[in-house]
Formats: sequence, structure tokens, C-alpha cells
Amino acid sequence: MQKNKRLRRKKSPPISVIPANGELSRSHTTLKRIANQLDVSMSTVSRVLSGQARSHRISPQTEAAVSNLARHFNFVPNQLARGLRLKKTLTIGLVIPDISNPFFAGIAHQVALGARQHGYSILLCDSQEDVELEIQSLGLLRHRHVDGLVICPVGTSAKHLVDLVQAHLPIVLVDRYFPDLPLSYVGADNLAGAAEATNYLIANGHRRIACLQGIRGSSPNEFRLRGYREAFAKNQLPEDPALIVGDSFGEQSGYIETKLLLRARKDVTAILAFSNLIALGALRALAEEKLRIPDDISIIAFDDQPYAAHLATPMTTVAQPFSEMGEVAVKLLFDQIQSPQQEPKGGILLPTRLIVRRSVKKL
Amino acid sequence: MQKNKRLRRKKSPPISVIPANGELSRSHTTLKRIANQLDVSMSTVSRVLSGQARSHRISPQTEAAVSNLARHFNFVPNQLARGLRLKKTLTIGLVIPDISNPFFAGIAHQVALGARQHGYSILLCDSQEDVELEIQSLGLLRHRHVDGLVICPVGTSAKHLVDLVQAHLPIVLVDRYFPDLPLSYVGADNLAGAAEATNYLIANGHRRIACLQGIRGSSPNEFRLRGYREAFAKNQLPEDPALIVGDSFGEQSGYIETKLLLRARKDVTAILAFSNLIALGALRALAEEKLRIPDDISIIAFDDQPYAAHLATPMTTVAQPFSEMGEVAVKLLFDQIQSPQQEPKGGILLPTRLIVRRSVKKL
DNA sequence: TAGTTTTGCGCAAACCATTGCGCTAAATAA
DNA sequence: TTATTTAGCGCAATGGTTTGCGCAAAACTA
Repeated sequence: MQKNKRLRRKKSPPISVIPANGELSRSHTTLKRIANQLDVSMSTVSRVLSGQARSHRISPQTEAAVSNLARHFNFVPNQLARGLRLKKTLTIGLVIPDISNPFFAGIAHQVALGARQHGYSILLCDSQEDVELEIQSLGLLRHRHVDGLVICPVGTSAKHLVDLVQAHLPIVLVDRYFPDLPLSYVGADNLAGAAEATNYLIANGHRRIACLQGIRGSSPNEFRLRGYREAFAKNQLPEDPALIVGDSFGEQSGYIETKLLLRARKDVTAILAFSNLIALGALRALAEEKLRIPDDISIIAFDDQPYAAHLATPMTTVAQPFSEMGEVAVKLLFDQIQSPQQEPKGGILLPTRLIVRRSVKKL
Repeated sequence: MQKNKRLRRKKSPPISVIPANGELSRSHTTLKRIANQLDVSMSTVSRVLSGQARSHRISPQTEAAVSNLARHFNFVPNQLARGLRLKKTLTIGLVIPDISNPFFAGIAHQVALGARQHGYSILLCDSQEDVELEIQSLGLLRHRHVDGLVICPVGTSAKHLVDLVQAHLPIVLVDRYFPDLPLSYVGADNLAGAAEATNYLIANGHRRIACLQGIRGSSPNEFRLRGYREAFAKNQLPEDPALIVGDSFGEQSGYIETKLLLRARKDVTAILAFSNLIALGALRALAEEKLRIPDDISIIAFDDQPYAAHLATPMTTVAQPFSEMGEVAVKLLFDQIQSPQQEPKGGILLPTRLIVRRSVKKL
């Protein structure tokens, strides 16, 4: 082949030596094909197409010929080969506990937009709220050589993140985080949000406020719990540990815990639900028990969703800025990708917003 | 290097010739590193690790040594190199109009699960309901050499899908499809669903039923519209074209069209909304106009969501089996991936389910 | 004419795993 | 002892792109 090229170059092209190759084959176009077609080296093609024609003193004719043919073939370099050579895949990994949860979906949406703007693609992993799957996903993403990771971690431990950090892989944690690891993080100010909601309930005369938790030990849960407690402390009120129940962010948990609670403690006057799904579960339980909101019991839920205003009783919520969270996550990640040696910026807490509707009664 | 190996092999190992390499380097482990360490060829390592030790008559000792060291290094082959060589990336592309829409998020969730079970990863593209972005996404996925595609297409034309089909890339269309292309497809039986809902309204005495459409020309919209019309025809009732309005599946559209409609046509007694977001918009408009459901106006919406039962008036909905749609999509795709020459199975329509709650009044 | 600079581009390695073909040495058969 | 088999594994090409180094020819200088 190399000889053929030389021959064709020095002497005049005899009968076409490379018949099939010369054709407008509909199979995949490669650098090599263009190079052969034009009788230049692959390096030249590569350089022209990456805009390095000038700095490598490639003649305008050659440059034009190459870029024309490339355009004609609609050539785009094979991203696998490129990634292999460059050690850069223009891909980020996105690990999410449950993409069908609108909160996470909102974050994912924003991350997808941001990634596209930077010319990156995203590899999506749904960890199903399972640490094992999360670990597996991270391994997978690593071996696919992603350039960075956006993770909404599920576990209460960060052991499996340590290698990644040591491998200097850019990482941003979203929603949940681990204080002992020096990682970039963006989340909502859960402590302030929960405190504001609890204060609001207390200001409305509520004292026996049930707290429907999510996953214990997860940072959003712990901070919300602290906010709840601090509100009691600040108002010099005693808290009742028996009213703090639940251990999942799902709808089932909200339903079951509410059922149990209503049976044990008829004196509860308000509920603080740590997620929108928990709140939905609680609503189902309350409906079954024929309790009306807010007349019989008041409720505030984390996560504002489009439907919140249209519920039987429009729901007072603690809105988390999930779009901004996604945006900031992307920003933090590309900060790291673009200047690798820099230390991560640490955590960013975005303010929550208490949206008052009609699910809280003044006692 | 090659010489060193030979030397070390024939004679006894002198002073370690490859000091840094021999170390438990924390940088990335490769086939080569393992091969060097053990003084075997890369082929041997590759064969052992891909379970071909027996068929290549590799001695049990060698096999054990290789797999031990591989385990020790926690070796996983570089997926980029693998993909390049094998022309198979174990990756599928997922193109979705809006991942923050719970309907699509539900599909994505299921696709993600299915893909993982098959050992595949997914590259997610959010096309933002924009044909241009969809085209761009497809190009991108193609150059990343995905092994298959799951697409919820946005446009009313399928031009940009033709090359992909000709390239014999396995494709499954979800939710929307194009009759003129021989592609696998899974969706809801929109015609029957809309007809059932409309019939239900008619049976309850409604005659002037507004139809809040989504994107015109998209297949779900057209089939729902046909269902709506056929219901009128079957009941030998005249339909009123002025009551068919809207052109987007979003909340805004539902709000605006409802506002306009209420102004123009006070005689409308029921609304059929072609998506949950449209319905939410309609609810907002109705609330502003102080119209009560179902006393002043009845409504049925496509898409059943967890909150539907807890709305001010629990909403009667046409439930689409989005989980099953995702599952079937994955199945159809892997059918194609695993037996490529086979013709696609064509379309599969899953039945919808009318969930009767209390948003329709008997006139 | 000989020497120097500039122009214009090519060679081949590197990235990493996979695989068809084939080689060597030991074991067995004749 | 020679011929044949077989166990055990290696060589080198393949896939596509990028890039450091360097070469050959043309242009220019002396």
C-alpha cells in the first residue's frame, strides 16, 4: 500500500490501484481513507481537521483539498480511537439514585443541558438507591474513562469514592455529601429549610409535629433533622423523639409511617415530610383515615412540584432549587476538568424557599 | 524490552530490569502490564481473562497466575480499546425529549435497568423537544459507536433516521413513530385510549368536549385525535373543530389554551387533555376562572401520575404503561442486537387504562 | 557551486485489547 | 533414532487518531 502510494505519487496514476477504497463507500469514513484518497499522510489530515494547518505550514491547497473531502464525506473522527489516544473522552458520568423521581430528573435534565453546551456527552447510571449498584456503576464509568463524575450518592459511607478521588478524577457530589472527603458539592440548605418550615409550624401554634424522615444517615436527612431540632430548641420547646419516624424517601414509607403514627399518637397536629414522595404517601394514609388537611392535621413537604398547588389542599412546601443545583454541579465539574490541579471549591449550599399555601392551620 | 524479556526467561532473572513497572503502580493497569509482570504474552493474558484458556490449551499454572494477578490488580480491560477492536461498545444511546417530564423519566428508568441487566451502559441525550438537537444527538451517538438506539423522537419527519436504518444500527422508537419506516416501535394504544375516554365523557352526557392537543403531527397526538373523533362518529354526534386546540404537550400550552377557550366558548362542559402537563396548566386556568371540577367543568387527562388521586378533585386519567413501554423497548432492542439480520418486529401497542376518579360529572 | 534556510509534509510510535496463524519444544510413536 | 503429534504459547496485524521528531526538496544566499 505504501508502495502504491509512492508509485502513484512519483509517476502518474496508472489504472486506479485502489478501486473499492476510492469509491464513495457507504461504510464508515476514516482519517486513513481521506488520506489515501488525497495521497497525503494521515498526520496532514489530522492536522488540517484540528485546525493546526497553519502552525504546521501545510499549504493552502492541501488544506483546502483535505477539508473539502472531509466535508464531502461528512467525516467525524472515531471518538473511541480519539479517546484512546487523547486520554479524554468528552464524556461525564451521571450517577443518580432514581431517575424517575422528579427531583433527580430535574437535576439530570440540567446536567444534560450543561454537558451538551460544553460538548460533552453523559453516561447515565441509575443506582436504584442501592450502594452496591452505585459502586458497580462507578467502576463501570471509570473503565469507560469518563472525564468527570456527577454523583447523587446513596450510601452513608464514602469509602468507595476514595480511589476515585485519589485517581484525580473530577467529581461533584449533588444533594448528599460526605464531610470527611475534600469534594466539590452542591446541595440545598437543608438545615435552614427544615428550620424555617418547623418555625412556621411552631409559629402557627403547633407543638406536636411529626417528622417523616428519609434515609437515616444521609446528609440531607441529617441536616433536615437538625433544622427541625434547632427550631424546637430555639423556641425553647421540648421535642418528642417518638414523633421522629421513617427511614426512606419513598411513597411507601410515608404511607406506612403515617398509618402507624396515627394509630399511636392521636395528638399529632402537624407533619413535616422530608420528600414529596413521603408527602404523597402521607396524603394517602390521611385520606384513608378520613383526616382532613389542614382542619384535622397540617402538613409541610420538602420538594415543590408543579402539582403541589393543585392538590385537594394546596400544599405548603420547602422548594429546593433543583435546576440551579444541576447548573452549579456542571459548573463546578467543568471548573475541575479545565484546571485539574486546583483544589475543589468545597460545598455550595443553595437557599430553599418556603412556599406557603394552605396545608397549615393556625391553631 | 522484548530482549529483556527473553533474557529473563532463558537465564534467571538478574536484578529487576523493570523496576517502576513491576511496582504496584496506582496508575491504570493494562493487559500489557500484567503480561510483562508475568513474562507471558498479551495474547495469553487476554485469552485467560476472556475464558478461552481451555480452548487455547493454556496450562493451569499460567492460567492461575494470570487470573490471580488480574484479580489482584483489579484489572478491567479498557473499554475504549475494546470497543475499537471489537466494533462493539456495550453502549446504547437513549434520546429523550425531556428527561424532567415524569412520563419520559419513567421510560428512561426502565431502559436504564434493562440495559444494566444486559451489561450495557446508556448514553443519555436530552433533545429538548427540538428536532435539530435530536439530529445532532443522533450524529454524536453514532460517532461514539453505540450498539443500538432507543429514541422518543420529537419531529413529524423521519428523514434523519434513514441513514441510521441503512447503517443497520438497531433502533427502537418509543411513544412516537413513523409509519413509513420499517422500525421497531413500542407505544401506548393512543387511539383506543382516547376513544375510551371520550366515550366515557359522552356516556356521561357531555357533548361539547374540548380537546387540548399536544404537538400536531406527532403520532401520539394524531392517534389520540382520531380516537376522539371516532368516539364522536360512533355515537353519531357532530364534532366541533373549534374545540380542538393547542400544539404542545407542555403546561404553558394547557394554561393558555384553556384561558382562550373559556373566553370564547362558555358552553364547553368537558376537557380532554392530551398530557398530564397540559392538564396541570388547565387546572391552573380553571382555578383562576373560579371554575370548579367537576361541577362546572369535567376533565380527563392522559398520563396517570402518583399525585392524580390527591388533587383537589381526584382526576380521571388515561394511564399509559410507561414502565412496560421501557421494558418492551429494551427487549425489542436486544432482540435486534442479538440477531442483527432479522427484520424488526414492527410496532407493539400496549393498552391504556381508564382510571375513573371524580373529575367527570354525570350531566 | 556549495551551503543554508524555509517550506511542506511523512514516519512511526503510542494508546490498549483482540485474534488468526504459526512456531518451538517436549512427548509419544514407529 | 527419526518422525509425528501435541501441548503451550507468541508474533504481529488490526482498529483509528494524534504527535514528536525528522527528512527531502525547493528557494535563497554567498
